[in-house]
Amino acid sequence: MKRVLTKTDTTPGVAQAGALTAADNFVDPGFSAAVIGWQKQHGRHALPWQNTRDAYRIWLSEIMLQQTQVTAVIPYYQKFLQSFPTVESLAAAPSEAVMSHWAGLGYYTRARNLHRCAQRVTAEYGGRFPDDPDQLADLPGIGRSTAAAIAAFAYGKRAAILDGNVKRVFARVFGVEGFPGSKPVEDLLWRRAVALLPQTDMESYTQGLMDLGATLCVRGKPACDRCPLAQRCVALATGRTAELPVRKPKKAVPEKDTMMLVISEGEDVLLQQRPDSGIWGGLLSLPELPVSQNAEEFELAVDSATRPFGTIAACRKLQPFSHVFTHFKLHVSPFQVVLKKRLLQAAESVYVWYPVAGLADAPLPAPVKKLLLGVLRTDDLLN
DNA sequence: CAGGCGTGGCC
DNA sequence: TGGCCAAGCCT
Repeated sequence: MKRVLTKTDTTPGVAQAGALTAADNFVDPGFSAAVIGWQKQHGRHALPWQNTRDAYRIWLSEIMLQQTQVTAVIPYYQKFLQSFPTVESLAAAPSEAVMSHWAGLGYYTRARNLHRCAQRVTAEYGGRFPDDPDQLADLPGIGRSTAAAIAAFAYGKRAAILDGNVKRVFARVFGVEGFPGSKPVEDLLWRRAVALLPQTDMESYTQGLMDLGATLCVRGKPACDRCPLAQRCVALATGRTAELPVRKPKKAVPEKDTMMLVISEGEDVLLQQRPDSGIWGGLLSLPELPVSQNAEEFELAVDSATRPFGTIAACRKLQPFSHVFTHFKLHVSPFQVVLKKRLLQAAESVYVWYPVAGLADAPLPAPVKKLLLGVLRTDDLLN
């Protein structure tokens, strides 16, 4: 394979992110030729928005296809074109009509931007979409990648796209480590996308990149045996097609600590009604204390928390446990207190003395019920 | 610039 | 079955 050395990129952020690979400083002239040749023979040619140079239709499809799959777009696209056959008709339509045609497609900002964009194209460009990617990208709802796609498909302009499909293809072919959504890696991919552009056949090349990602270089099981880039694919050569592109890092789940008090007297345990909203809303649970910094603070806190309910006879630390919620992880340090004398409480209190024998059927959070049933046995409380 | 934005399909 | 993902853009 013949490769041409190009100007070295020395952007520090990229190097620090570890996104540079050995291939990053090379441009492969056979790359675009392989994509173009494959597209002409094996790519998609019959999608509803293909085989036209009508920038309006191409623009409409590109907006609908943002973060949305082809099969979901097709019926919307056809109905939309029937109702709004030209950019002028769309611009003149009431916004409710536009929104109702979009309903179900999701990301409704796209629909509002679509309408605004149609009005600007009508007013500022006489109803003809500009062919300059920068001018296109200045319009609402059109970013760098969509602008390039419109310019390439409608006008044959030489501009680079970088959507999810292209990111996946590039990440694999060039063995790009790092999450493609991160700034340094995305910057790297944009530079490669620009450097790889062919001098001609922009329509086939652009569509070819999309089709490769959509039909062969799919996330699950890429059809590398049919891929025109297989011979130059780093991921295939190193057996890393399953690892590339690197997945979006899951954001760390926040963790919280709390202390739960298991306060009992006789055959009853002290429970607390939780607020209707929030975690375990409306359930009964145990009284809680913030986790103490030291033993003194801890004793003071327990003492002041239990005093309203009676006199302490004995206490002990129980086995801590954790509970995972959707959006955070809760570490629970339970502490048991046995009272020898119970004081009265106001009737409207959120606290309730609950018979231990009835805990199995009590409206308690599962981990709390499990804790109580494991800790409180009636025979322990009678002595 | 990381997060928000909708929905349907996949395993 | 629910977490992940899909032709990004805007703030």
